[in-house]
Amino acid sequence: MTRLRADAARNVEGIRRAALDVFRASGLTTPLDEVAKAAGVSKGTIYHRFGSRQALIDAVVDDLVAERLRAIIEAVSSFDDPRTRFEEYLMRIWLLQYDEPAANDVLVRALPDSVQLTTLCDKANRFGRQLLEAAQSAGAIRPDLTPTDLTYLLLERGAALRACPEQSRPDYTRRLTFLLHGLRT
Amino acid sequence: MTRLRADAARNVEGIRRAALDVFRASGLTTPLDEVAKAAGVSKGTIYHRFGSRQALIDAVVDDLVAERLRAIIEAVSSFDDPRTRFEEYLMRIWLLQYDEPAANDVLVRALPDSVQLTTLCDKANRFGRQLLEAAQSAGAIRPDLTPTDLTYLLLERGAALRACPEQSRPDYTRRLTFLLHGLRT
DNA sequence: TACGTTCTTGACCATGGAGTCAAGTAACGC
DNA sequence: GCGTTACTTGACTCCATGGTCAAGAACGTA
Repeated sequence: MTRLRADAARNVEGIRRAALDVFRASGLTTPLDEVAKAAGVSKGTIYHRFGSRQALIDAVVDDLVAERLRAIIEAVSSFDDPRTRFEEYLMRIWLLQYDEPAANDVLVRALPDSVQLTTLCDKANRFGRQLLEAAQSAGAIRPDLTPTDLTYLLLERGAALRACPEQSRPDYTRRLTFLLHGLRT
Repeated sequence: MTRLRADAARNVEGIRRAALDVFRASGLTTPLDEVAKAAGVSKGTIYHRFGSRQALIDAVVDDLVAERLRAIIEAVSSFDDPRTRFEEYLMRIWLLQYDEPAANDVLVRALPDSVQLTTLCDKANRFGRQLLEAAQSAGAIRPDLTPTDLTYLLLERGAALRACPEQSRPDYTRRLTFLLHGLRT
């Protein structure tokens, strides 16, 4: 793989930037034409530089989501109470899904073929399961909530958000507290 | 509007039947070509007989859903306890959504232009709100659950089901009990 | 049976998105 | 500056879906 020519390198950067903006605003399912337009480049160039839609997404998804996920994991870890840890984790992921349609698409696995994406998703999942187990051992969360249930809590939220994106953040949050409440012992 | 010719009448019936089967199995968003194939007729005939996709749906949605909804309303009404009434209502609607993708599409308003559909949907909604109010007056359901929340509970379930249709009925039911549990006082 | 009317057909148009490629353009090395 | 080679373009194909219509088929009545 030889070095890119100057204009090509410039374009790669421009496309990355545009993809970040566009995906951030409208989710990972946005047509590539819009990314191309935002980057001031033709669709063909995107394919030449990145190879496929998937590859472009893989190239930006880390910047788009990984940092936010890491921050959540870190912030949540600092809580003492196992129940608080678990509930804060859930709530923050849910809010991330609300705030970033793209993050939502990642969690929902709207693009099932991407390795990057799956990795990210699995990582969060594993962390959540640990929290769940701890909270259950402490007797704070109902013992019949399974790890699979946890996955569904996130997946379903994603689907729900895609279907009803117009709800206000406070309303959204309030409804989620009901949901959390139902998970307690 | 003069009487239909024999073959035309036969076709209308066949199309209705096929639409019922196909929509029942795969929801209201199934391409009309499949209905046409199932009816042994060309797509054009459907349009000639019914005018539009909407009109075809309107022509079968009643048989598809109305009866089920009526049955739920009736069955639920016979319970004494306001909380039981409310919770049974929710649970049965949720199960209807699970059992019948088409019913789900109705509730989710996948086809927003249909009068029939909207009517049906509103009717169920109004009934649910009454139950909610009664249950709240009896102190059995948390008072900060609004009628809008109730709408979202159904809407979201629909979206969630479309996204994850592979879950088993027992699992689905179990998860819903968690949700219900969170709505209590 | 014959003929006018009703009905059906399937090829056709339109839309919108993914992905491709021959031909034109511009950077880089000399 | 000039030729080579990398790069970009946008028009193209393909696919799926909703919807239309002129021409041919079927009905049913006289």
